Amino acid sequence: MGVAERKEREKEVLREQILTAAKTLFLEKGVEKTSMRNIADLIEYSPGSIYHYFKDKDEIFYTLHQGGFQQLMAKMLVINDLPHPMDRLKAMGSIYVHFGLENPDMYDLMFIKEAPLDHVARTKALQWNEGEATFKFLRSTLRECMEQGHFQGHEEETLSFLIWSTVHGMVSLNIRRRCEVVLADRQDTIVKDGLDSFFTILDRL
Amino acid sequence: MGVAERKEREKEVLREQILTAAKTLFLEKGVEKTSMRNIADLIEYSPGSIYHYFKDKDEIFYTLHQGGFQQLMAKMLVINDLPHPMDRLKAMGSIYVHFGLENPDMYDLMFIKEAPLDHVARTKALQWNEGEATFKFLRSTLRECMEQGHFQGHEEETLSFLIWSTVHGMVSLNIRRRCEVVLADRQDTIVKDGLDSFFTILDRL
DNA sequence: TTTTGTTGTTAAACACTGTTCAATTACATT
DNA sequence: AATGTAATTGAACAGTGTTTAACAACAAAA
Repeated sequence: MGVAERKEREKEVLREQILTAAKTLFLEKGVEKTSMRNIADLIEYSPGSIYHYFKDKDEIFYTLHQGGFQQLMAKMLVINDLPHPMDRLKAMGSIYVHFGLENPDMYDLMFIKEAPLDHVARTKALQWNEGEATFKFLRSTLRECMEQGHFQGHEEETLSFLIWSTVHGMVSLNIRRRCEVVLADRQDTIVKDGLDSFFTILDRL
Repeated sequence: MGVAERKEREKEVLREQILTAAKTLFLEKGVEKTSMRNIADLIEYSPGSIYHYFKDKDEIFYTLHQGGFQQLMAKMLVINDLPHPMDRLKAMGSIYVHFGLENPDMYDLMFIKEAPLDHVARTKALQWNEGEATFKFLRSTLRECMEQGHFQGHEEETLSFLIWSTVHGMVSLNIRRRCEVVLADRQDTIVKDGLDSFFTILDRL
C-alpha cells in the first residue's frame, strides 16, 4: 500500500531532474548544442533512461516552453497595480522586452524557434494556449486604452498585432544577433532606446 | 594555353552547382536538417569534394545569405523613382514585407536563422556587409524624411531600428507561425492590415 | 520463501552528422 | 612516355538522437 504512490513520486522526481538538467544545459550552451548524453551525464543516468520520461528531445523543450509562458504571465500580472491602461500597456512592453533579453533561450523557444510540430499536433491539441492568453491580455489592455480615447482610427486586433510585432522584432533581431553588425556601437542600448522611442509614439497616437 | 582559364571556369561551375544544390535542400528541408552528404549526393560528388570549394557548411550558408540580400536590394532600388521620401520609406516597408512573405525560407536564412558563426568569424571578416547596406539604405531614406520635417523629436538611428523591428516582427511572427493560433481567422490579411496601420502611424508622426 | 510480473535502467547498436586526410585518379606540361 | 599538380575519393573520427535487447530491482502472488 502506498507503494505505487511512492514510485510515482520517485518517477516525478527524476522527471523533474531531467527537466532542470536540460534547462541548465539549454540555457548554458543552447538547445542545439546540448546532447541527450550531456543531460544524462548531469543526472548520472544513461541516455536511454531519459526516453522513459520524454518521447524525445523536442518533448523536453516543449515542456520547458510552457513554463516560460507561465513565467512571463506571472511577471505581467504585476501591472494590474497600475491604474492607467496606457501605463499598463507600456509596462507590458517593457516586461516583454526584458523577459526576452534576460531569457534569450526561453524566448527563442517561445517565439522564434521553428515549431517542430507535425501538422496533426499543430492544428489541434496545440498547446499554444499560453501564447494565446498572453495575446488576449495585450488586446484587453489595448481596448481599455481605446476606451479612454487613445489610438483613434485604429482597429484593436490589428494594432495589437502591430505592437506585438514591434517588441518581438526588437527582441528577436537582438537575440539572433542581427544588430551586432549594423549597430555595433549601441548594442546594449539600442533596444532600450527603441522601446522609449516606441512609447513616445504610442503616447502621441 | 587557356587551360588554366578553362579549369578555373569548370571549378566555378562546380562551385555554383554546390550552391544551387545547397539552396534547394536548405529551402526544402531547412539548413539544420540538410547534411553535407545530402548536398554531395545531389551533385553526384563525394562529401569530401565540397570542402575544396567551401571551408565548411557555414560558408555555404553565408554565400547564399549574401545572394538573398542582393535580391532584396535589387527590388529596393526600384523605389528611387518615387520623388517623396515618405513614399520611398513606405515602399521600402512594403517591399521588405512582401519579400519576406514570398521568400520565407530565404528571409529565414537572412534574418531569423541562428547565425552559426564562431566567435572569431563573427568579430572580424563578418560577412554582413549586404545587411549593413540595406540598413544604411533605410537610414538615408529616413534622414530625407526628417529633413522634410517628419519624425520630429526622434533620433535617426533609433527610429530606423524601430521601423526595421516592426516590419521584421510582423514577417517573422508570420513565418514562424505564431499568428496561426492567435489570429486564426485573419492569417492572410493581418500582415497587410498591420502594415497599413503602421503607415498611417508613420504619416501622422 | 519462492515464484512471478512489472517497471526502471543500462550498454550496445543503428543510422546519422560535420569534418579530415591519406590514397588515388585525371590530366596538362615537360 | 614520364613527371608534377590539382581534383576527387572513400574511409575514418568523433560526435549526434534514438531504439532495443538484456538485466536488475522489487512488490505481489503462490
